[in-house]
Amino acid sequence: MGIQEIATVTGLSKATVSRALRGLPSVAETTVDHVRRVADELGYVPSSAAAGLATGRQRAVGVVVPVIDRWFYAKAIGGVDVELRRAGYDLVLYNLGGPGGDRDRAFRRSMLRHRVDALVLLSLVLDETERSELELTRHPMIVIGGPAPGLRNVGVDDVAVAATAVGHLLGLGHRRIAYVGGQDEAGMNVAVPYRRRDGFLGAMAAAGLHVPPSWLADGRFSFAGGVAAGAMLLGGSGTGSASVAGSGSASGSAAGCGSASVSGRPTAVFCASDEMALGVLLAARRLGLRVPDDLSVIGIDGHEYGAAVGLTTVAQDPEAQGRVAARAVLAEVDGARPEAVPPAPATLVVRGTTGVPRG
Amino acid sequence: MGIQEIATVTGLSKATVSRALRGLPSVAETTVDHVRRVADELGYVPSSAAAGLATGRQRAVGVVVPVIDRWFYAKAIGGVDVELRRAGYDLVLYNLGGPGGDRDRAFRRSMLRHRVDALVLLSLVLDETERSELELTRHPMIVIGGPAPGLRNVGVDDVAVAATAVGHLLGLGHRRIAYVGGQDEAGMNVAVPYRRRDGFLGAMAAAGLHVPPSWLADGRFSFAGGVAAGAMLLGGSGTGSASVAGSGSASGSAAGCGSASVSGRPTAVFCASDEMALGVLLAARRLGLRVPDDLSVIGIDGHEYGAAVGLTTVAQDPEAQGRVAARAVLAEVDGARPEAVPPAPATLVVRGTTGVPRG
DNA sequence: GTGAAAGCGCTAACAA
DNA sequence: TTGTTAGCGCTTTCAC
Repeated sequence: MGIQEIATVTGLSKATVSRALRGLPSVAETTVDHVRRVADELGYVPSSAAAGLATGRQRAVGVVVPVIDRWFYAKAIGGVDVELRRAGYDLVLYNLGGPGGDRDRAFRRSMLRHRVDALVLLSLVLDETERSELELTRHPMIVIGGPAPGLRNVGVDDVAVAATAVGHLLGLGHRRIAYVGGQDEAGMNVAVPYRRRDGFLGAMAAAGLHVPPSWLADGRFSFAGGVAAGAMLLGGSGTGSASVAGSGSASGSAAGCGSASVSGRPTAVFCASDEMALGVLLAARRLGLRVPDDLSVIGIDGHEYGAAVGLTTVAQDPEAQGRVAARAVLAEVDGARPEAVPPAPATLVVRGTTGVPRG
Repeated sequence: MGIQEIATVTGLSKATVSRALRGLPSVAETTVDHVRRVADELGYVPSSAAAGLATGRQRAVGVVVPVIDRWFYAKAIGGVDVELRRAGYDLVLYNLGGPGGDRDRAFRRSMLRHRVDALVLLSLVLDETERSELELTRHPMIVIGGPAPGLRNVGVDDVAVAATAVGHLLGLGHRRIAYVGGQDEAGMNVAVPYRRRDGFLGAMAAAGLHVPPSWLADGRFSFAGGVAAGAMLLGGSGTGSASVAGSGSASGSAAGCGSASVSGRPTAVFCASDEMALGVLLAARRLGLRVPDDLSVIGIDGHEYGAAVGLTTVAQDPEAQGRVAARAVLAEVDGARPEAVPPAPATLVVRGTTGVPRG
């Protein structure tokens, strides 16, 4: 069952068998063939634990996610996985399980057990304790999606992305543009929503446009939240507020308030995620608004559903970001010293939900 | 850095330290306290590799998925994760990466490396080689979502689920019911689509109703596929066929063909997944059909988006299924002998997309 | 090009 | 209650 059997059968030593199996040089070709064949016949399977103990390398990297059932995270994990697999590494998934999942134990108990050689953190906001605890492991680390203090990060330039979206709308002639953002309780990097909102506000200000506070709605980065925010923004007689039954507490920061019709209805809505944009689209339809004639909607992400309904968006590629992150930590594991990663690309994809306003 | 340091510092033996750290009985309370304190001070972190080598237990279970970025899989993984975490096990993710991802290597190279103590397979169809290869590892195994030859499985009774959906439609007075199913190229257990279709056909036959072949459409278990299938089924002048640009080859089995209007338009569509149902809804809207007056739509799953748009569905709980599966393999790892798992619950959730036909 | 021997950090009998 | 002694299966000097 172990390397020893092969040694006995082939009449070689464990050392040579080990070398042959790993394809090291300085092993006769004939020997390699022989060993390989015998190993196959015996159904030999190396023990990663033993190898790990001996080398100190586990050939595995940990991926820490706030939750898994989100478009961005799932895609990014897929990307990380691809590169890991290619390099012969396994992927150990650490799911924090959203706001409720006791992070503490997860962090201490498992992640630090030398089970992995590096860590990829998805959209995580670490507190001081967590950071120092992780740093203590001396593992290469990188964050995907949103800046993290003291750590390398890969992701789009959120401010620029927001500016691109607003630029598209302005180019079409829109002046009355609302924003749907908010905090994502499920765990997205807190900085991201702020940066997108700031990008929006900045671009609007640069164009000399005013945005009434009630046009900054909270869509909680979810589809349902988008529906509610859209109803509030678009219906003078909206559902009342942007919060949805059973949704728990809404983050206060970017929440809209009061009636939305401060100066009539917006002609365009910029949503900080496609999921929210889809929700706004649904709300608009329920109100009988025609898109894009009565209302233009643009999102961020490049979600598949958006493509199917013709949603204009600023697309990013989380899978590619995952691949980049994986390559970066793997390189670091192999001794390369960490270099900053350039911002990930994001591209405007114009489809049917944006057009010139015909209010 | 290791157990040894603690031993030296405390003046105890490695054995006692090990016992204390693991909370075994027969260690003086004082000793335990002392050891724990010193371990903390030293920032001691156990090595799972060493422990694994010594015990033969890795305290990790592998989860094999066809792809991660699917509602069902993501939810199920989350469920597995919860139980694993609770038991102090890590989750190693093996992503087959869909149709393109060379499964072979993944299987051989990684999954069998003694890195995990058990395997949870999501909706997998294994060929003979794979099965025997996996069986060879003697790891406890279980499959989620769809029967697998020779393996325990947890999941809903797909035939019954389909019958429930059809029963709801029949109860409302529908007689002209179409079906959207098809094969899921991304990796869902091939048996599932067949069982749902058979459940549909069986229930229809039992009601003495005929289903023209053209009313069995292929929605490829995706949103876009559902849009296409809906267009074909509902529009005399549909998009032409149920295949979508860039979708690659459609599975032949359940594909609709020719004009759908064999005997007029169906008054209801039963979709084998919520994602497809959402697509059909979109197609219906594009054709100007009112739901549920002109058309009723029901799906299977309990997808969040469905809830937001008011989709009637037969909901299942993949997360719960994941938890059940995890508990089952963990028990087996702990020496319990495998018992068959009862079918997972599925419940009819009536919302706004189904109603009495008013054609 | 190959072998012998010494660990990697922990657990598990068996003693004491 | 605690210590001693062997390993777990592999890698890795250092010889040959």
